[in-house]
Amino acid sequence: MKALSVAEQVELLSRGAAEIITVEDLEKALLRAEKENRPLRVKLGTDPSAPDIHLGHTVVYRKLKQFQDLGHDVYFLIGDFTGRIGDPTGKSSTRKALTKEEVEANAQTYAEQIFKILDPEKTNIVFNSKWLGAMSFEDVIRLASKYTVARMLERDDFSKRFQNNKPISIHEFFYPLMQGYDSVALKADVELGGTDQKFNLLVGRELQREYGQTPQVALMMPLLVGTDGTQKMSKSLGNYIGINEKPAEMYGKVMSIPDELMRDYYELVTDVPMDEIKTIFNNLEAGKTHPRDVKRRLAREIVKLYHGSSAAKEAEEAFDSVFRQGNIPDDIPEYKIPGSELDGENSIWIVKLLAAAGLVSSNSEARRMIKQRAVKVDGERVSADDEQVDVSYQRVVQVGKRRFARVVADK
RNA sequence: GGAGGGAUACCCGAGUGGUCAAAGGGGGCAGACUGUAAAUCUGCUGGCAUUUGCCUUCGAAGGUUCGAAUCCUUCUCCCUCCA
Repeated sequence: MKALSVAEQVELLSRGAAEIITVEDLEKALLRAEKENRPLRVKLGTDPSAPDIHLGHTVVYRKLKQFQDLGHDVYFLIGDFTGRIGDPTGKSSTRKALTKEEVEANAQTYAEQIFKILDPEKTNIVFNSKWLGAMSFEDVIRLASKYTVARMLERDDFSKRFQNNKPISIHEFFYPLMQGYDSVALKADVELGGTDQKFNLLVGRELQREYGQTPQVALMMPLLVGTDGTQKMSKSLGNYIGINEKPAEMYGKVMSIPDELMRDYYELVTDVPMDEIKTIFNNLEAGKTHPRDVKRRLAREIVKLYHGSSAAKEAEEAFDSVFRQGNIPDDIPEYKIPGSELDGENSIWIVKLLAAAGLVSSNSEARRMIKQRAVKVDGERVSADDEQVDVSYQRVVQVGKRRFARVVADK
């Protein structure tokens, strides 16, 4: 992996990047590293709350990995101190302080997940409480003196709120300062972040200059749009694809993204080389390939990264079987109906059955689903909500395309 | 410290005495179509009830009324302006 020229490194590192401040600085840093035979110190800061990593996070982790592969030092910073103070986004809810044990536990969980992408040997996990917690009030004032209110108000979020007379807590000004100081403490040469981190990354540059260091390169990656096709991927919006998800689930979710997102996904969360990606999409635009096949490949590539290629292949076969051919999946939950639920000797009312098997959340929903012609028993559509189902033998019940259960009387 | 505005279903948001289980949008789910859990179109979206019935819901608790999301009282929380 050695022996890549600076120009080649820059090209590689630029893949998918939304903005690099500045490319010249990056070149200089790489040259310096090469000349002094000293790897770059690359920093990524993260929130200490319980991690559940999804593809959105991986965009920037994968960029870190590229730096590692090029031989640079990676610092994965867990903002345990920052996280203890409060909420930086101006939302009203104050974050509860995490205990030391919780931080430890979260760090552990982080490690397990990020090492699916990063090389554990080459990753330094650091906590900012180490230096921020050691600062005296005097140190804090000194730090604060290095930045002005006017410059703080350059941040979009702050200036908007200021203009609209919305509250800005004093402590919120400290978030960028703390994060920036992290760069000083780590002597970072490069800091990665999402585009939403731009302001903070720039403050880092400023502070490093103030503390007599060479300002870090700020490398910003785009925020990955979630499966809904409009908002950034996040767990709370439910539009995410988790890296711990089962292959079939992961494959299906990728297949559900709008076509327009495919290119970003290829570029940001797969290892498919850039020139190949270009070919794929040239062919797509020229009508030479089918969009579905482009998406299938994408789904395979992503599943492969986290579960291996045989799992990816299986996931694809299962997907085709269920959604293209309308077959029943192999592994579907089984529900044994207790005798007390049965209406007759061996039969149960369809509405009750759907609810009992957990395929719907209420009897009313069961009725609705039947009315909408969404319910099938052994592949046969249920047309009325007063049917009795014979469950003396095993039946396959289906609601919609994705909800299945095997049911049988428990005797 | 003073003045005012607001809290409606998963979210946003209309509704100011009955026709309100509550407009509209978003989201979600389903159906059709298809190229896939894309796109598009259509429908559904509190619960119970094996068919037009009942129950619960409009920040909380009381009250007025034949009848309240709508009026009154108290309480809780949020926001804005002035100082």
